[in-house]
Order: sequence, then C-alpha cells, then structure tokens
Amino acid sequence: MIATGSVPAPDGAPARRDADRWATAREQLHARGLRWTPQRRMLVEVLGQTDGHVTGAELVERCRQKDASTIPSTVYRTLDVLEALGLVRHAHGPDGREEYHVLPETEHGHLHCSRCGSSWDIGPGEAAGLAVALQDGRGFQMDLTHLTVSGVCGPCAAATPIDTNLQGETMS
Amino acid sequence: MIATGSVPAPDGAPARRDADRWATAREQLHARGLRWTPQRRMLVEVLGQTDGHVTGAELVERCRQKDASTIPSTVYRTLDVLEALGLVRHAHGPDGREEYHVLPETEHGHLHCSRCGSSWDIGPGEAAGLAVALQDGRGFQMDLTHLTVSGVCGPCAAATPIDTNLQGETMS
DNA sequence: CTTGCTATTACAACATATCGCAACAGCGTG
DNA sequence: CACGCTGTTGCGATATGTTGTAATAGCAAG
Repeated sequence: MIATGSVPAPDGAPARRDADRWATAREQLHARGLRWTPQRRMLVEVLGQTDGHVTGAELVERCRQKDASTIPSTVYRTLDVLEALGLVRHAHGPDGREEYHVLPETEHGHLHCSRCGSSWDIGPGEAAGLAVALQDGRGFQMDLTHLTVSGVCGPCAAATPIDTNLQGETMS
Repeated sequence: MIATGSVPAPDGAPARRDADRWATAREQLHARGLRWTPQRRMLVEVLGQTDGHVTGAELVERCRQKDASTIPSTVYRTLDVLEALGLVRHAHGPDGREEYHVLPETEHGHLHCSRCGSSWDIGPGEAAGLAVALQDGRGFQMDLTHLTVSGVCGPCAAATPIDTNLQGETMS
C-alpha cells in the first residue's frame, strides 16, 4: 500500500458525495504540513462508511477488521488530528466514554435517559435557551456538539412516578 | 422513607451540621439492609471532609492515605451505593472522567472552557431555558447535576479572532 | 455466644484511553 | 533518486474504571 502520489483513483468507492469531504482530508493534512499515511487513510475510509455516532473503541475495532495490526493509540491520535481539521467531533456518552460524530451532520447535542438508556439528538433550537443564557450572562460560547444531557425521559418518568429519591435531604 | 427525628441537630457549631448528614449514612444503609463496613466508614469520612468536586481517582487516592490497603473497585462500588442513597452525585468532567459532587450543594451543572481549561458552576437559573425546552417539548426531566457544558469562555473568545467560519481549529 | 444468610471485599482480569520514546517513513529538496 | 528533516507509528507502560468470583465478615436470630 505504497500509494505513491500518482494514484488519484480512489478505489471503487460508492458514488457518494460524502466521499468528497474525505477526499480533501489528504489535502488538508498537507496544507498543514501533516502526512498522509496508510493508517490515516484507513481510518478516513472507515469514517467515510460511518454516519452518526461511533465510540472510539468501535472505530478501533473496525480498523482492526481491515487491518489486524491496527494499534489503538494510533487511531486515537489520528482522531485528534482529524478533529483539529474539523472532520470529526467528539463528545462523551452518558458513561463518559468517547463518542465521535462524523461531520457534517447537523450540529446537535445528545439527550440520554438514565433510566431506560435511550438517547436522542438535541437540536440547536432546544439548546438555544441555554446557549443564550450562557452567552448573555458570561459571554460563554457553548459547543452544542459536545453537549450530553442526562435525565429521565417522559415515558420512564411516567412509568415510575415515585422513585427512591433521597436527595435534597430536608434537614433540621 | 424514614424521617429519623431522633437527632434534631443540637446546632452547636454550624460546621457540625454537615457531619450529621454523614452520620445518617449508617442508618440509611441499615434501612435498606445494607451494611456498615470499615471501608464504607472510611469513604464516608473522606467525603465528609470534602466539598465541591472530586474525581474518582482522587477519592481512591485519599482513601489510600488513610488506609493503604484500599482497593479501587471497592471505592467505586461504595460510591455507587452512596449515590443510590442520594449522598453523592456524579457527572463527567470535560475529559469524560468521573467527577463526584458531595451533597448537599446547591444543585448545579458545570461549564468548561475547552480553550483555557477553566470551569464554573451553572445554576438552575441559567439552565432553566434548556430544562423547560426539554420538559415542554418531550417531557424530559433534565438532571442538572450531571450536566457538563463545553465551549469557549468570554476571555478566550475575545483573545482569539473569530474563525468559526473555517473548520473550528481547536488546538491541542 | 454461636450460627447462618448474604452483602461486601479483595484481587485479578478486562476495557478504554493516553503517554513516552525509539525507530520508521512521508515528502520536499538537491 | 538518494538525503534528511520531522511528523508518525509501534508498542509497552500507565491511568482510570468495570466486572467476575471465591472468600470474608456484618448483623440478626436462636
């Protein structure tokens, strides 16, 4: 896989425009003096076949399927680089694990029910209230893509009206 | 719920009231058929001397100072139990690591600047907008104590010219 | 005080992510 | 096309949590 610069033909990739986005990866790396290596090429390929969210471990796993010699640290480091280029974004799942978003999805955050484990996307509209409050109050610019909100969804709240909440201890 | 009104806080010293909260830990455990062990006693003691936020690793570390034979898994499992009792809450720092809140602090979330690394608390007021939007829109009850918002704080945003049009170049 | 049920612990193996460092390799140059 | 600067990789070590399991010990009953 010594793709010496003269092989512009991206092997039979699906005719999808998304590919264009990733096709620029190499150029973007070059533009910053970074390199286009087999490992990076592979990860970009995997990402190109991905949509939505993926955990870091999942990406490592998929890369391993293509190349069993894949090293985790390389994958994580490459993801850092791609994030710097704006090709991916990461957030943290409800359990704190890394979770990557493949761009260019609509910017969104996540909602996670701690009771049933389901999760949904949060659009800019719903987060606007918080964003404005933080912006006006502190000039803080919220990063919606990194936002994960935990709580209890409607169905679960309705299913278990009375929970063993001991919080908010009424003292004295 | 067992409203133990047997110890109506002999309010001698203001600081002592915090101790009372932890003093009930044993009773609360018993009330659920759980046990009061040296390990739990130690962790509760450590938590009693803590305020604000602590990472799991930090707690493990402090317990180790009191008892070098402390095992991490025991600490984490005990924290889970204490969380079920409502004595502590956990969230995830910007890097996804566990972060515990010792109650009864005012319920709050966290704000973290990805540029300078500083962080602040978010009060119920600021989060109200989001909470209401999620509640009205989906009947979702947000858990503010588990909320961590990432973004760029005012000073950092001011220090760096606007480049949001390009691929957000998040250094690091 | 002894006994017994079972919640808890210690410990080891795993899982996920990061870091240090020496060897390697991409790619611009001569 | 070889050279060499420097970005990258491989890989072991480390950090932080999680989980399985046999052995231990809290606590209440007898």
